Amino acid sequence: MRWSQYFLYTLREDPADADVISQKLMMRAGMLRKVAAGIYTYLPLGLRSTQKMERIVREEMNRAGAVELLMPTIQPAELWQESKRWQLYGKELLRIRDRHDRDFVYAPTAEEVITDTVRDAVSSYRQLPINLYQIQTKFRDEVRPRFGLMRGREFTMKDAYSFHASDDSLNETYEAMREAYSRVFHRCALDHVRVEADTGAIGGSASHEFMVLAQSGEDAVVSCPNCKYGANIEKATSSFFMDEPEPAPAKLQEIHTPGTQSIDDVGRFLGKPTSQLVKTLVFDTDQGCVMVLVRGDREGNIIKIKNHLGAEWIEMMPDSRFQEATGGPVGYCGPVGTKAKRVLADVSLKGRKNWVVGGNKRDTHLGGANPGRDFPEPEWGDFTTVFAGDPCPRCRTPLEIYRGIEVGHIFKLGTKYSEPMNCTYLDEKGERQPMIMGCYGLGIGRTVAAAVEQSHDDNGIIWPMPIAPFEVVVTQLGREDNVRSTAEDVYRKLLEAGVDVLLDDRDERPGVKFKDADLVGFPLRIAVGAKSLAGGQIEWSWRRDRAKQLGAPGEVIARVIEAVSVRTG
RNA sequence: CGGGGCAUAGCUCAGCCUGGUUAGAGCGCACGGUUCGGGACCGUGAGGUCGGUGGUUCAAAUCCACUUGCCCCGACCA
Repeated sequence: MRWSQYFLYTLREDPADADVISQKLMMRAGMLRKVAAGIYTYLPLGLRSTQKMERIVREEMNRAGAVELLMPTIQPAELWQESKRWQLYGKELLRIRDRHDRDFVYAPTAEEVITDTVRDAVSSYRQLPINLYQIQTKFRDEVRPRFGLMRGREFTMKDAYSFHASDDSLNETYEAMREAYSRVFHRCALDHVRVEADTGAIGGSASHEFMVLAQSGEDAVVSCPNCKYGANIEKATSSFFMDEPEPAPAKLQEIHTPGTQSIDDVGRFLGKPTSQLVKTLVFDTDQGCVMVLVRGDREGNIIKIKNHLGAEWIEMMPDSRFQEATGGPVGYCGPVGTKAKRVLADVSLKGRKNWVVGGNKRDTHLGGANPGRDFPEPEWGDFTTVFAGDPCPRCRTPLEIYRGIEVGHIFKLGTKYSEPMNCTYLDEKGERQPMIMGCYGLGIGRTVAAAVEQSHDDNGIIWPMPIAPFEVVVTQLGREDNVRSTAEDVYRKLLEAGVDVLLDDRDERPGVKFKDADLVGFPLRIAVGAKSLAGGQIEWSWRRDRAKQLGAPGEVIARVIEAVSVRTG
């Protein structure tokens, strides 16, 4: 491709509404254009990178035995009503209506349609297992889209769905997908980790996330530097527990604590570290008011609490309803005499005696409160978020916390969709069974953006070879006949060798061309100019270190072809 | 959904507080000239419903109300 005939225009300045590096650089490099909040045009250069990403994903999915198909983005409401997600999904689900007033959704994922497809076609265990995938545009009406391709509303995702007659079969496919994902990210040269994850709205029994480590990541990942333990912060546990000796049970007594609404206030007032106090969190859920007791210096984990309760929805109790729901004022609430429907307590409090808790009365706390004596024994469980330094649940090594971008997520769904949607088969005994399912998502655009987050410098993007829009740019410096004909010749020979090469034949000054080449981030650059050509040489360099090497055209061409083939794999 | 901010040339932004000639700059674009290995310089020029609607006023980019879009913080989130 010749730059002069291509559609590639760079921006000198950062766009005003870009907020992360990958978005700024991709917009400046002429890869991406914002059309509306969270909705982008992939310009030709951006399209090339995402298509390369897609090709890698296809190769690895096919290698792992998955079969590609393509499902519609617009899906009838009936299917979503069957799975109950029409009601459960909330506002992220974009609902649209056609001219006949029939309800549809712009699909954020495709469990319903694939299940519908498979239940029609498959009726015997002999036809299983099946693993189907697509690479398709999805839409999620995010409350607050941001970070460019990393959290768009419209996005491209590879989603795969597998169907099985046994857990063993599901596990086998799950492993194959896990392996395929690792290969994909490895091929893109992405520094990533695989961690245990919460299953969230998709549901199911087990799930893992693939995270690309990056400062700008939206998720926190807990990882053990010693054993291989890794988990999303929402899910991570530690073997943290109280091991200080506790005195004998004391008498329950009121303490006057005026103006101490926060746990820090109480600690300061009583002259005790917050770790010796008990923090009370109150949630409003579909099961009524729930109180959660945690150690004063720990943070509650709403996902763990929601999962323990089996709740459909949960949120912090609004101040307006607080008094009515708990029987006490905000800031002084506690388990003794509370009106909350259920009381949970974090394991970090297990075995502790003489709690300091809110008194459910203005300016009043209680000391010497003991579970089982002064208030009913709470439901015990792990309800707090892991902190850096907590001991690993497997090997007790202090845990570390990193930020990461979730680029893939795989789930063991079980029969969550096959049962309500009646996707069944006949087993060897002729008995009807629901199929056991798995699903496997991989964000295409997000992975490309993650690569940029992980690989750039002050001058622009540094593309990993496999997803670079072009592998090589040939920069023609000047219009002298020999410069032009040499650049042309180099360009043609690279093309013939199957190299993805862009010839910068624009009528621009050298500085402009170099700056653009750095910004766009072509992994390799060949510069053809009158200076070096006078000595019969041209120059080539890697974008990563920009160290210039000179050689005769034939030699440089050979070395570049070799470099491309090695790096592409 | 709560709180805050922004909307002026293709892009990045001044001007608004304190209303008053033909609304500005840099970059980009066009033309001419000098340049030509790391975003050159000089000159000339094109380019604007000042997001929209309504109001106040002799007069509105500027003040007021409403509205739309976008951004940030929070809540939320396969």
